Amino acid sequence: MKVVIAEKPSVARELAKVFGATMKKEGYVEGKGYSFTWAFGHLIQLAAPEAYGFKGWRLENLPMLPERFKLAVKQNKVNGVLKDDPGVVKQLNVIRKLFEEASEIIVATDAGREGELIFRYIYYHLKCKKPFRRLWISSQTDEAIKQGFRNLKPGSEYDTLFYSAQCRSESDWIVGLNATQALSIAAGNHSVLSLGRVQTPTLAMICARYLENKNFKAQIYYQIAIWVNKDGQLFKALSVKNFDKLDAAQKILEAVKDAASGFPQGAEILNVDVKPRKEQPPLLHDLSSLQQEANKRKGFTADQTLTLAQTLYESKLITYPRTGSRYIGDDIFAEIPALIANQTGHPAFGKQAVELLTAKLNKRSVNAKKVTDHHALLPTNNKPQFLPEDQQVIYDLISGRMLEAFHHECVKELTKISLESGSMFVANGTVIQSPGWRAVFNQADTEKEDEENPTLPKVVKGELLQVGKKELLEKQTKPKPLYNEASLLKAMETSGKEIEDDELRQAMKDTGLGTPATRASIIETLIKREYIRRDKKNLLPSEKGLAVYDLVKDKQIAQAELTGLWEKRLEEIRSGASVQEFKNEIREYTRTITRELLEVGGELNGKLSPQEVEGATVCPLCKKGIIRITEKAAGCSGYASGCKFIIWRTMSEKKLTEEQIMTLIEKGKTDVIRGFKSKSGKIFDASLILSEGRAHFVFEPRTIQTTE
DNA sequence: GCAAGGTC
Repeated sequence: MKVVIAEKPSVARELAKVFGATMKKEGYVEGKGYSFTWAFGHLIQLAAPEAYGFKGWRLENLPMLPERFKLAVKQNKVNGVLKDDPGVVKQLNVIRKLFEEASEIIVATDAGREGELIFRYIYYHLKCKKPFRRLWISSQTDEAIKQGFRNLKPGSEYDTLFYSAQCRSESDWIVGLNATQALSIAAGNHSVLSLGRVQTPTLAMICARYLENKNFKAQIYYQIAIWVNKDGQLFKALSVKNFDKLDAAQKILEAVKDAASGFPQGAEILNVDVKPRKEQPPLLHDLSSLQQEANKRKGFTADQTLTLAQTLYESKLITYPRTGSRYIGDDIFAEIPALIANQTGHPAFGKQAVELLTAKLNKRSVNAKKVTDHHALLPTNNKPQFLPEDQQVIYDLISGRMLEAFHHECVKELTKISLESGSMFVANGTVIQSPGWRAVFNQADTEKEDEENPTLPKVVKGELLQVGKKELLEKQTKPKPLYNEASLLKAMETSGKEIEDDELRQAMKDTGLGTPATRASIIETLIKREYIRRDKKNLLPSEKGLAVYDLVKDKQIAQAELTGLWEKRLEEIRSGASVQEFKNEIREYTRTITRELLEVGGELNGKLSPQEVEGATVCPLCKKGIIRITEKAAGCSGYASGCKFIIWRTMSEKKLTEEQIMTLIEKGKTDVIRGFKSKSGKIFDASLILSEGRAHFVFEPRTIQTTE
């Protein structure tokens, strides 16, 4: 019997269907001499430092550089304790049994670096010796699957791909864990100060933008606006020049020949320029663009959108969500008319679907060469019945985008009127002549400048018109906006380089930060570490985040280019370059960064440890004299009374009343504080106790193990 | 108590 192993259940079931295998077993499908089983992503991962004897977070362990990495079953936290994930163990047992019975293994994990790693880690962890061949397909249509199985490759052809994957995995472990422990220990072990190839450059982008925004000095400039009257319709024109100086602007204002100054026809039309502009529809969604759109329109976080999309996928309403491609191949294109027909009953854009049924479809999103592991997001053939509101939002964004992507271009007419009234003025207007794809969501073009007139009256060159009103406008130059989740995701795709053009950005994805599947969790990690917080839609760094940024901003680990550099080397390894050389370099770099962080990390000690800031007042609970403490960087403060502490933890910088504090405590928005340093220099850990329905924190002395 | 990667 042959065993086919896929990366995830949906793919295994699809393959089984094509073969006509129908016997559903626990963890696999059987039939026609094949067993189709699956993983759930990475079931096996690199073992934690403890497996190599590195116990605790101790200076003398650093740098941790295992000679040979060990593999371990993926673990989960149950009540704060790490345990092998029971679901994973169960599936691994299924795979083990099938591998033992197999005459041959067919590797059908996703066609990419991580797909290869997922299989090999399982194969080596199980110490399996059976021969294997590789299925390599980029589309899951029946024809592509059949063709792929007729053309199975020897497993060894992908050895170098595995080496590059293994290097990626081990390098992230070595650099990330060592840097994290080094900085945390050096800073006094008050909290986890994590660093990593992806999260640290991401943090750096947020901090740099925040500082740039905060330190931005707005320049004031002036512009003159006039309102010109054409047969009773007023339109606005702006001075061609901006003025830094008020008096220069004032002179221009005075020179305007408006009616009040005694000019009945003080504006002369010098030129009228009318240009058509065609606007291509947007590409289909990949996960990142979906997350950006959902954030912009509905304020969903990247993580929420991913979870909702995963649910829709499990309900078989949309295709695989964690895709990085915004294209489909010709095989899928053939199914598009049926998918469009499926949307004709939609309350918002059903009419557009009807229209598209008879139209020639736009093929901008069709390009098989740009389909990687997975194609762009599409709705499936199944019609949703009653979806919860938030799922419906995501479903509509995906199906609406499909209608947009295959729609005609939007045709606009741009009009530019140049005129003279003492000096030169210009009026701009845009009229949509044929909305095309814009009819689907029928939303205003948000990019449009507010200076524009929606429509301009018809005027001709040489015409003389009246200036009804004139005004001096005071304007300010604006800083680059703070990052929100949408703009951050976009920036991560291109490592911070700002590229508006969708297709160009697509081309740069290989060197972006993180992957579609991981970006949401990277943002969540930064929030969990209290490096950043959400403030309405914006992402703001905390003092802790800024302090870490300040310490590492000039180091390689904070540069987005590090990923690009690794990717280049990993690609060379895939083509046969030396693995050892890269591994040696990574080890050397780890020694350097560990040493550097241990040297400078102490600077954070004072900044991040709790400090006594105020004298005595009265504890709201025990009525004893208390002192106020604050851990500024974490946005954490509280009250101390003898050995009892009540603390609240909030990222908010505003002052809270005692009543508000008690409400927070009752709602459970409190957290344990670690490593509080008293005036006498003793270090305490806090533990939570509940009494009379209220939370108290008892601080207990501890001995730290960080500085031996 | 750590990374980044994949997925339910």
